[in-house]
Amino acid sequence: MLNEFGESAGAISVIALIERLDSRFNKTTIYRVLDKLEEDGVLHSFLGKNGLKWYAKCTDCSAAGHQDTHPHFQCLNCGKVDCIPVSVPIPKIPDREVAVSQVLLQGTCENCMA
Amino acid sequence: MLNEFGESAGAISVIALIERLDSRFNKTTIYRVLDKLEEDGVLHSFLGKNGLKWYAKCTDCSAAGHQDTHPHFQCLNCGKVDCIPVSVPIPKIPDREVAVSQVLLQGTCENCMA
DNA sequence: TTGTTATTGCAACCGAGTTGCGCTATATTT
DNA sequence: AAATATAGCGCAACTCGGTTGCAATAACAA
Repeated sequence: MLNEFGESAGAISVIALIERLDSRFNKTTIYRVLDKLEEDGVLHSFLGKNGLKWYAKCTDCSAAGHQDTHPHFQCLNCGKVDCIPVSVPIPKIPDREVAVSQVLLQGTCENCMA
Repeated sequence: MLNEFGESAGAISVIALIERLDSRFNKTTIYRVLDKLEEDGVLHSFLGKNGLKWYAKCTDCSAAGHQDTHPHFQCLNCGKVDCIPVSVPIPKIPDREVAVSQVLLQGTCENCMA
C-alpha cells in the first residue's frame, strides 16, 4: 500500500486511495492500515478542503511522535495536495497552550497557473 | 439567530446551533441561513476538529469579500473554539499562488489550564 | 493437531451535510 | 379584495465519508 505514495511530497486522500485499491483491499482495511501507519510514524494525516482526510509520507517522525508541522497546499483548480517544506511561525497566544497547529493553504498550483 | 453568537470572539459549531435552535428552526433552515449570513459578510466559517463546520462573527467583512484571516483556536479538553486576533505570517510559497490560508490551533484553553 | 492471536471482508450502521418538493407566509399586480 | 408571483421554511429522504460488530480466514505457537 505504501507504494501508492511514491517518493514525492504529494498527499493522497483516503477516498482516492480507496478507489485505487478497491479491487485489492476493502475500505475498512484501508482505514485500519492507514491508522496504524500513522501511529507508527510512517504517514501523517490532515484535513483538506471540505474536511476530507489526506495522508502523506513523514520525513522525520517515529512512533514516539510526529514532527510534521509544515503547511499543506491544496490547489483549488485540480485538487492536488502537497506538503510544503517551510515552517510557519505561530505566534504565542496569551492564556492558551498550543499543542498542534494545522495550516492549510489553498490557491493555484504550478501546473494550473500556466 | 444572530443573538446566539453574542458579542464575544467565540465560535459556534453548526451542530451546537442546531441543538440549541432545534425547537425553533429546522436543520435545513439553519444551514441555509448560515450560508446566507456568510455570503453577506456577517459570519465567517471554518473547519474545526474532525472537519466539523464552525461559524463566528466577522469584524471587518462585507458581501464584497472576507478579510478574516486570523487563526482559530480549539481547546482539546472542553472543545471550545475562539477566534484569535493575531496575524499569522504566511511565507511565500514558490510556484504557487495562495488565495486562502486556514490556521487551526489546538491545545488547552485558559479555563482548562487551571 | 489443537488452540490462540492477528488480518481481512462484509454488511450494517452513524452522523454531518444536501436536495427535492410541497406548504405557507409575504409581497406584487390587476 | 382577489389573483398571482416570490421568498422562506419544514419535512423526509438521500448522499457519502467514516465507523463498528462480527464472522471467516490466515498466520503463528504449543
